[in-house]
Amino acid sequence: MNSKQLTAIIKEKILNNEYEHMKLPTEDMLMDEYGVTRYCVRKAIQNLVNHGLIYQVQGSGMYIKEKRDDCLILSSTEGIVMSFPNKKVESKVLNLHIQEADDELAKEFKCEKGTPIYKLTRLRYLDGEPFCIEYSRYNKKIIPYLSNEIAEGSIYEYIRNDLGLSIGFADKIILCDKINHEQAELLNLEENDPGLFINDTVYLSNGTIFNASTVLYNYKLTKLFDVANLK
Amino acid sequence: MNSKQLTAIIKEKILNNEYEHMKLPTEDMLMDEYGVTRYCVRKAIQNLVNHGLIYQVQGSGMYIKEKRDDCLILSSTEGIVMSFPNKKVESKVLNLHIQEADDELAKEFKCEKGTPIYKLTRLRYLDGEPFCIEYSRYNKKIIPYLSNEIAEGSIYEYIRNDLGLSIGFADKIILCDKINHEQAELLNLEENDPGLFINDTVYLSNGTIFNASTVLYNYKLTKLFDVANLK
DNA sequence: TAGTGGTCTAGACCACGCG
DNA sequence: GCGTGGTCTAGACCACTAC
Repeated sequence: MNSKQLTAIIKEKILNNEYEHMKLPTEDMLMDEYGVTRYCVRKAIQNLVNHGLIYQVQGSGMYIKEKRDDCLILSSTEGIVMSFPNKKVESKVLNLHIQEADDELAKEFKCEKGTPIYKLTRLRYLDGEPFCIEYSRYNKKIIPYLSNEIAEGSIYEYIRNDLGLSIGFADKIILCDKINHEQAELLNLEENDPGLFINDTVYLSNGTIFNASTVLYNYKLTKLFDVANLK
Repeated sequence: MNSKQLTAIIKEKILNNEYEHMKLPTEDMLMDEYGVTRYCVRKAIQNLVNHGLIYQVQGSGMYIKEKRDDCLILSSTEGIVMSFPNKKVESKVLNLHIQEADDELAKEFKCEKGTPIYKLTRLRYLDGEPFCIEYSRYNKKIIPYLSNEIAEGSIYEYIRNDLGLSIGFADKIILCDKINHEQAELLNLEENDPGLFINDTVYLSNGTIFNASTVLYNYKLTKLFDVANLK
């Protein structure tokens, strides 16, 4: 039993309401139950805190938070598919082509000018409703092959499972702006309506940037969730 | 030397460009330099990663990220004042009164109906420009006294330093919507322009909710920054 | 292969809440 | 005062990068 497995086990128990009084067992009890040291327990707990599932109070215990099943979780693993496990996610490819990196793309990917870059635009649906437009760029030196077929599904699963790459972290910039006519049409909104934009720069575990994207979310359907540590 | 102090020292050195090649010393070197164990070093490093200042690559080292001095940092300590150290922050109190908690407020604060709640509206300026409108609520059972004078300054410093309370964490919900006529006037924008809204629920370290707020940011002036861990 | 960060063990003491 | 989470030490081994 390692901390990753333990995280998954406790998370499952929380989601199935298997703990009473919205409270987790004490660290000592978890150590006994799973035969691991305190380091391991606390590591698992830390993951759950970062995912916004629980909070800790020194001297008192660990408490389960109320579920937020209407939000995209910003700072943890979950993509759209994981954040809304009960909803159907579909993706329609609007455009997919390869382009050599100009100055701007080279800077964005910290790569050499001329490096081939996949440019992909997708319209993504949640339970049949247009949810977001994704303008995405992939470094072809790292992601050697992309197709319409792959892009209709989960690209990240393809990268992890089929290409065997390990994804590390993403820098995210969130902002708000007016949307244009074309975007409004795609999202069933009006021109100059608000749009929620997230710019991601995504790194592999080895520190290289493989993906950059701008995602425009339908403001009527989207809430983001995050936990700030203020200690 | 504890991990908190170490965090501050390394952070200062990063901001002053005292490390070469955008790279931190190895963990072993930091252990030697500051006479602490690896736990302590890694704890400090973890804080810096969470603040979005550095990233780690196993087998390679710890790298300093490019500065983002135009963003509000979502998931760490910084308020407006800390995020923009070079800019002047001013606050104008638009309204301050006490109200007994109705069902909605009681639910929001997980307190009893009838509990006195401070309701505060502030317009906040950044270098003289109207930056956000803050609609804030404080549980008077926990924050017994608020005044216009206090609200013109930093309320959180007052709570920490003068009331001696320890702030724990905040749940944040981010969304985007059209702003109304009154809000547009205050922010020098147009009615139905986009607005970036953040709803905060803020907890003390002991787990009680002392503050809830809705902040409307000027979409032309505001970007948020966050780091997502995808491992 | 050497060096670096990632995980884990075993144990100690501290700070805070709660009764 | 007891039980709980928070910090820290000391040491081992593993996984990955870089050469």
